[in-house]
Amino acid sequence: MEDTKKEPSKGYIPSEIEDKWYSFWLKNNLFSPENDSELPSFSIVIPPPNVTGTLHMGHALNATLQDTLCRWKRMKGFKVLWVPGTDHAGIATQNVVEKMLAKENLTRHTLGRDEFIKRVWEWKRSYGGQIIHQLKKIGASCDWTKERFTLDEGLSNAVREVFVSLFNEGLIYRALRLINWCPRCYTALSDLEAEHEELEGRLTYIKYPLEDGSGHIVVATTRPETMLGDTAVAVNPLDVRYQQLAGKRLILPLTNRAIPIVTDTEVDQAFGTGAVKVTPSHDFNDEAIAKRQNPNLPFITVIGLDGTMTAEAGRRFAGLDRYECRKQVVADLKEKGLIQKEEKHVHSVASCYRCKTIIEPLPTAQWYVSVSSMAKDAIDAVKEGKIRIIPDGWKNNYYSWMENIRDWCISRQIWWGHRIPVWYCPKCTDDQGASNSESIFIVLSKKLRGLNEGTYKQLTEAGVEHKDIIQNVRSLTVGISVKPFSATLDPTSCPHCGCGDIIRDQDVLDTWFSSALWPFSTMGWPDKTKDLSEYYPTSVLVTAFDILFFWVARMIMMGLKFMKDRPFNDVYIHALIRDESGQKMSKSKGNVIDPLIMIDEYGADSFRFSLAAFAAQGRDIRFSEERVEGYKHFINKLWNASRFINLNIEKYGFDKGLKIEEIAKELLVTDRALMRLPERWILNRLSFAAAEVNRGLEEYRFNDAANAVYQFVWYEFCDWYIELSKTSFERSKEYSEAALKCLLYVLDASVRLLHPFMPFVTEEIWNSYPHEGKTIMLTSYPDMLEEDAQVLERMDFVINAVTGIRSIRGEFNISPSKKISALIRTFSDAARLNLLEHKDYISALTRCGENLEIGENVEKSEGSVTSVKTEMEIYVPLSGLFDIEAETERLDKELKKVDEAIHGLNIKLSNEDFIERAPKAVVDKEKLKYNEHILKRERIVENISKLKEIK
RNA sequence: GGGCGAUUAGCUCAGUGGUGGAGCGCUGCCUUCACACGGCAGAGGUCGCAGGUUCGAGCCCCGCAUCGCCCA
Repeated sequence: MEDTKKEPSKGYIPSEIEDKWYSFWLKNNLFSPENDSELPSFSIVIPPPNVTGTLHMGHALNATLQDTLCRWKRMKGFKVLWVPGTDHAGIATQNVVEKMLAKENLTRHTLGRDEFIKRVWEWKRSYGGQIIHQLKKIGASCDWTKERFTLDEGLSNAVREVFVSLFNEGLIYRALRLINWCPRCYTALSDLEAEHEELEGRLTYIKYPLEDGSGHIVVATTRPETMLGDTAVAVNPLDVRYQQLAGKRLILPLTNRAIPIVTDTEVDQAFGTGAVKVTPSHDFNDEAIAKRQNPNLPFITVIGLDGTMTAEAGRRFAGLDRYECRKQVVADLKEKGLIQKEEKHVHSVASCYRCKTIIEPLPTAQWYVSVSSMAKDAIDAVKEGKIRIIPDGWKNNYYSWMENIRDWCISRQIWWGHRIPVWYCPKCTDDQGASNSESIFIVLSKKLRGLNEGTYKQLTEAGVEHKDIIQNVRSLTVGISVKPFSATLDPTSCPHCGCGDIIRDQDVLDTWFSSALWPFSTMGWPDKTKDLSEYYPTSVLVTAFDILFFWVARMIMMGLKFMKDRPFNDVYIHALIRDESGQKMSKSKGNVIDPLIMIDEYGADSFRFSLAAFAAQGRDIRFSEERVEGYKHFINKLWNASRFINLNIEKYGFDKGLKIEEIAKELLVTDRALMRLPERWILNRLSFAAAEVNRGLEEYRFNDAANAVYQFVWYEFCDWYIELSKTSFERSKEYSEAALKCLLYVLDASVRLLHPFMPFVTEEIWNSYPHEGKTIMLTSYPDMLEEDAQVLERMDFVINAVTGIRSIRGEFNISPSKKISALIRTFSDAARLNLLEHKDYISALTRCGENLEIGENVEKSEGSVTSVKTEMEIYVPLSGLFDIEAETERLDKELKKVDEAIHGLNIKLSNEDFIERAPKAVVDKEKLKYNEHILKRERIVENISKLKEIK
């Protein structure tokens, strides 16, 4: 705090204050909760960004909202824990490191598994987690002492515990079925990781000749190359076109295999010709058809894991890339005259969410989590209101996904991640009595005893030792009949036969598996920690809707299952940030806005405030840099208001050592009698604003909260109160002191209100005047103090008088520096008394000087412009400038306005149904308005007729 | 194909049954002793279209159109 007493600069310069205060907060350990306190707890776990990631707009919004909540709750008297961290992003990280290795002409296979993992950790240490530093730039008040990583030892223990427990319960199982395979990442993906996109492709109609030579059937396909793996053609049993053909056989062109015509009720008669080719190995629908047939249709896999054609595709095609093969197949069929036609066709294509490569459905053995029972509990938790989803509209999305959820494929054929804690014993036999050693197939990373690959049996019989096999596995394929076993601690022998030659599964778990445990694994589970008892369930999860299924739903399932309690009370789902024209920001479109550049240019505070102000509940936010600039202007306004107040304390002030807390007490208690109407008014408005801000934050309506404080500070505090207060400075020492105390009091409350939104500049301003405590972070948050409707009504007279006179000035283009005189004729005692009492304010704000006359009998002089208000009329004599025509026109316009209002009210009030059925308060209000307008109208008419007399 | 959302000022968007708001932009006046990153005053709307419920609809209901998203 050394240099805070320095004269504040004339304009607000964010770069001069931000880093300074962040270091100060860190140094004083202000982000960690005091654990032994009795305070109620408030906790959030950050949605862990990828360790490979850098901060983008979505993270910035996400972190800003969480930080706003955390800072607000701290000031509200909660002990707040905000847990930060990153996830290991299996595929993404592995891709990054493999790319680096490629530059050294290395692959992970040449390095070997252990060495490769070492290299990834090295990469993580030097480049990973940049995003953590970037979060600090935006002011995130995370408890950095609690930072976690999904591959930490503790979190890995949690993953292991959960896996083994689900495995033992039979909820984790291994199965051979079609999965989404990415040939580039060389791994299986979950359903969610396959992104579907509508693309224009081509529908090719192929003739399949009947075996008996009686003709052919035409099938339509978007993937001609898969015909090599067809094992049937299916038709709908109700389709009259094909009824007599069912059961016959076809000769599959190019392969000359005979395949049956089968029936299946799911076949869409309207698609193509109504006859569909069935390729069980390469299409999910076809797999289902094949499995519905009795006996099941055979699976012929013609495309391999690398996306090239297998030997089963036939010698002509084997080794070709799947898309090359497509061309070749079509060319060959054309040559044989078997292509009936080709047409354009829009269809859905799935691609890898990491690398965009088109996915190949392939039959492989993978690990799955059976989710149906957990999903049911997760649905109930939301239905019963144990977990609130905000905004409410997302509930339906959540339900419909949960209700249609399929088992979750969790195994990935990569190395970076939590290795699946499952082992196989080659010495045991399966249920059929066959030796496992024949069902375990190993591709070696280097030649051993002259062999590149082989079954375990083949390798051992050739003399390869078990430990050499284990050390040189490139890939492991274990038959589905081999029984796996799992354990929390690495086993050294087979629990069934006791032999030590066991082989561990090579796969790792889906990163989202560990993310699903985040709310409790970060707090030390499976140990029973103090953090868990204090902070679980967490208070709220703040996230974007794009990971509602990936992450939120899975956390709910895992939390309920293993903690026996929901992971969070509320889920607040914020919008996605798009660019100004509504496009998703992406590197390839070049429309990415870097949050760090925004911070450099406008300051973290302006940027944060903008994000909060943008965060209306909805689907997306169009980011506008202009608005950020606008909010920087707002901070500049606040900055200058504080400068003004400090300068005047210097000039007119009371004891400069007086702390804000003492000032508050004096103002609100001792000096109350010295407060005039504007002081009472601004305290009322402050109170109202504080209530609005609190309500906004309470309901996650960040934009309402930001807006309420913006409106108050600029339009009420700066535009009205500060201007009004200036007249008090010269009045008397007591009154000027009361006004100055009020200014400082409201400034202090304003910066405290603003602190959760703009932590840096508020800390800086707060430190510009004496106070107790060392940081604004530990002050209390303002809330509703007092409400006095009378004060607001009285102030309305003053405001109406001032704006009335100013309007005349404005409309007649009278320079603000030019002194004018004004007369106000009042039509009620309240108006007269209030205006007379505050004549000094009115005169100062309208620059009338001594030439302001107020009373019920003031006479309008000729050549005066008139403004007719409720309970008063304002006359401004404009000797030289007065234009009778213009004035008549002006009043006619006023008359028209009033007439329109009266007309509308008249219709309403003459409607008997309205009088009878509308609430009494509404009817009374309308009647009152009607009467006021009638009175106003009379006076306008009177003024117009006077003008006519002059003419 | 199923579901969800959007359509409000020139632009970007709030809006909770009781005569429609904000920011930016626009027009006029003003370097006024915190701030020109400012002040004061103004202009600008058939709330996508069509029907219904209601005393009363931007808001609730039905349909349509356009755009977007999610799921299959």
